Amino acid sequence: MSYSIAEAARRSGLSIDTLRYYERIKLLDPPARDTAGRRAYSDDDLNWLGFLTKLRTTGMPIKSMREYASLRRHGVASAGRRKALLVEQRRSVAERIAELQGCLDVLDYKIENYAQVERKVLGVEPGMEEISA
Amino acid sequence: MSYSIAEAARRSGLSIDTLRYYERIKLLDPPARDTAGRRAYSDDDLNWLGFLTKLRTTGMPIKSMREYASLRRHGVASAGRRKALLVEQRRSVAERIAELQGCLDVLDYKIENYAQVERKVLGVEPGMEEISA
DNA sequence: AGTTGACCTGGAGTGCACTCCAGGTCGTAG
DNA sequence: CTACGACCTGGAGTGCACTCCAGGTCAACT
Repeated sequence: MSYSIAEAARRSGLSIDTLRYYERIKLLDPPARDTAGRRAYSDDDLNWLGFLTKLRTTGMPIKSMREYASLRRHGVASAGRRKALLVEQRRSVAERIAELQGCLDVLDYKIENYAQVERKVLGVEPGMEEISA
Repeated sequence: MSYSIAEAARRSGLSIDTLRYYERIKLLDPPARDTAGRRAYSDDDLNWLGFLTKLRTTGMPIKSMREYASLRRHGVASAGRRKALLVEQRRSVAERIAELQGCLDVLDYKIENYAQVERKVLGVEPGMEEISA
C-alpha cells in the first residue's frame, strides 16, 4: 500500500508540513515518488512515523531521533547502540512519570485546600450550618 | 527571612535571569528591595516560586501560569476560577502520565526485541549454543 | 482550452521560554 | 582610594520544532 502525503499526515497525526520537514532533516528516508513526482509513503514509512511520534511524545529531542534514524540506516551492526538509546530513553520516561506523579500530588493538595475553603464559605452563609458540618 | 537573587535562584532551581524574567512577565510580584535597590526575596516569594516550578513541570504554559498569578492578586473572589484551573491541569497531567505509560510499553517492546536479537547473535557464535538456549 | 486542487520547492517566519549582553551602580575588602 | 563582585536595567539573541509562503508543476474534470 502507498499513501499520498495528505493520507500519511492523516494516519500519522502529523501535519503535511511536518512530514516534509522530517524528511528534510533526515528523520525520515525520502519516500518513493509516483509518476508525477509526488511522495508515495509505504506502510514501512508509516510504521516508522508511528514510532517517531512515540519517541517525540516521550520528549526525545529531534537531535537524538536523528541519531537513531541514522543508526537504523547502518543495519544490524548499530543494534547495540540503538538499544542503548532506547534504554536511556526508557529511564528518562520513567523518571518523568515519577516527577509528574509528584506534581499530581501537589495539585491534589492544593485542590483539596480550595475545596475546604469552599466548604468554609458555605458554612458561614446563614442557614447553611448543616451543610458545612 | 530574605534572600538575594543568587540565593533565591539556588533555592528555587531557576536561574537569576529566569527570576528577573518571571518578574517582568508578571508571574512573580516584584519582590522587596534592600537599601541598595537589590531584590530581597521573602519566604512567601520562594514558596510561590516552588509552586510555579511545579506547574511548569506539568507543562503548563506561561500564559496560564500568568492567569493563575493574576487571579491570586484578586483575592478570595477568584478562588473558584483558580481551583478550576488546577483541576483542569490535574486532568491534563493524568492524561500525560497515561500517554507516557503507553510510550514506556512501546519502548519495552522494542528493547525486548533488541535483546532477543542479541541472544540470537550469541546463539550463532561458535561455542555459544548453551548461552542462547 | 481553462480551471481546479493536490502537490512540489527553497526559504522565511513564528511562538515559546528563556538566556545573554552592554553599560552602569553599590557596598565592602585591601 | 580603587578594585572587585554582585547586582541593576532595557533590549537583543538563542534554540527548538515546527509552520507558512510564493511561485510553480501536474492530472483530472467541465
